[in-house]
Amino acid sequence: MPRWPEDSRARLVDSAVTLFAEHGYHSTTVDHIAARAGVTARTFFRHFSDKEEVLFADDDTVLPGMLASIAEPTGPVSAAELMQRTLTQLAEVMQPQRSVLTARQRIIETDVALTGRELAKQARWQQGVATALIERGFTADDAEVLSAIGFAIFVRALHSWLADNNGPTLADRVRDALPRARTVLDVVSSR
Amino acid sequence: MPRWPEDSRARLVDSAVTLFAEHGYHSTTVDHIAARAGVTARTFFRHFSDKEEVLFADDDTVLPGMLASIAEPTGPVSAAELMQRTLTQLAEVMQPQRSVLTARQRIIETDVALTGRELAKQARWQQGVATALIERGFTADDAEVLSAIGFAIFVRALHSWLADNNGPTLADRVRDALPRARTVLDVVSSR
DNA sequence: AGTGTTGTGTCAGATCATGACATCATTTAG
DNA sequence: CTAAATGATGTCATGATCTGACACAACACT
Repeated sequence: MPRWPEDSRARLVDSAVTLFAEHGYHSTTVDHIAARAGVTARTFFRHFSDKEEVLFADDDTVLPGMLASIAEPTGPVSAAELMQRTLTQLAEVMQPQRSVLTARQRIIETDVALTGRELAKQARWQQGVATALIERGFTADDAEVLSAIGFAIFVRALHSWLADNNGPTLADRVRDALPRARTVLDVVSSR
Repeated sequence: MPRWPEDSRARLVDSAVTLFAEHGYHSTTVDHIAARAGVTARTFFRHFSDKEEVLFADDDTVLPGMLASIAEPTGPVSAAELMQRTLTQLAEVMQPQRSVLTARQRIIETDVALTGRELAKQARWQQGVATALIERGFTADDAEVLSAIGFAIFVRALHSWLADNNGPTLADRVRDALPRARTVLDVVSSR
């Protein structure tokens, strides 16, 4: 019999997302979130470094999978194939979370600081992937350019998937995105 | 004879950058900045919506120039040429600011929130450029992909320029970046 | 001279965030 | 089987960020 109800952290995340969606990010105070989760504000800040972080708590669990999907394959394989692999893996992790991701995205878009934190997170992923590619022997330049382009393209696919309920799956969109990027550059560079 | 010393805003920016560089972003309070500029904290918040904004005050003056450099050219011109034009224009605006930009970048890198705000700003630019391209008749898809790739590449060039004092100019790096991006995609897609 | 506008000061207050210390069920050591 | 260590929480105090309301003095226009 634990002294306190368990999973305070999970209840805090849940309360936060609900209240943000219901009353907006600014109007929701940390006290509100904590009260709804049955704890004090001090406890909120023990679990999350700040009010924003409650929306990004699970982000760091994603990167290891991406890095693994780059490190795993044995034998010679192109950087583009590895990039494709990583992004597809990311797409498959995100796919089942669609409804949560949509709600989260709606909240994030209401606030510049949240948008920024989201982008900063993507930048860390991008850097991590580039480093993993470099460790597989590709040049820093190729790795970084490819990672930058890959994520730029992925984010576009993600947003179109979140906006369009009925089109192709995220994984499908991502699969097509990288080859299409090359096509676009081909076309635009041709005169 | 004005009632107060003029240019409070400029003095606030100057004080802020100096103090951030000297004592770090977190350790510097708005009161410190205001005191050094000879005003009160309340005045600081009249000029800047929050403590971060003092580092990004001039950002919105840049976009109009970029949009103009896309809208200006008459006659048929490829999207890639327009992208090249815009980024080169941006590079030329930034080039004389090198020392300020370096100091600013050093500060931004010390704080996730600042990094995020910087990225959010870039995202706004990217969206603005994409819109301008669309208005010139290119498809939304091509415009957005090209803008995304263009800025991803530009940021890489910018960072390498800031890190390397003695190499090529920013404009030169930018000029080479887009064609090189295509080369990288060619190489990585070829096997 | 009168009126409006502008930039600032002062003050009160809400919210965010952190440090220090206390509490108490669970776990572990002796 | 007791006693100490542990861990998640609460309470309190405090500093920092940000906003609203009101006041005031100089300037600008008529």
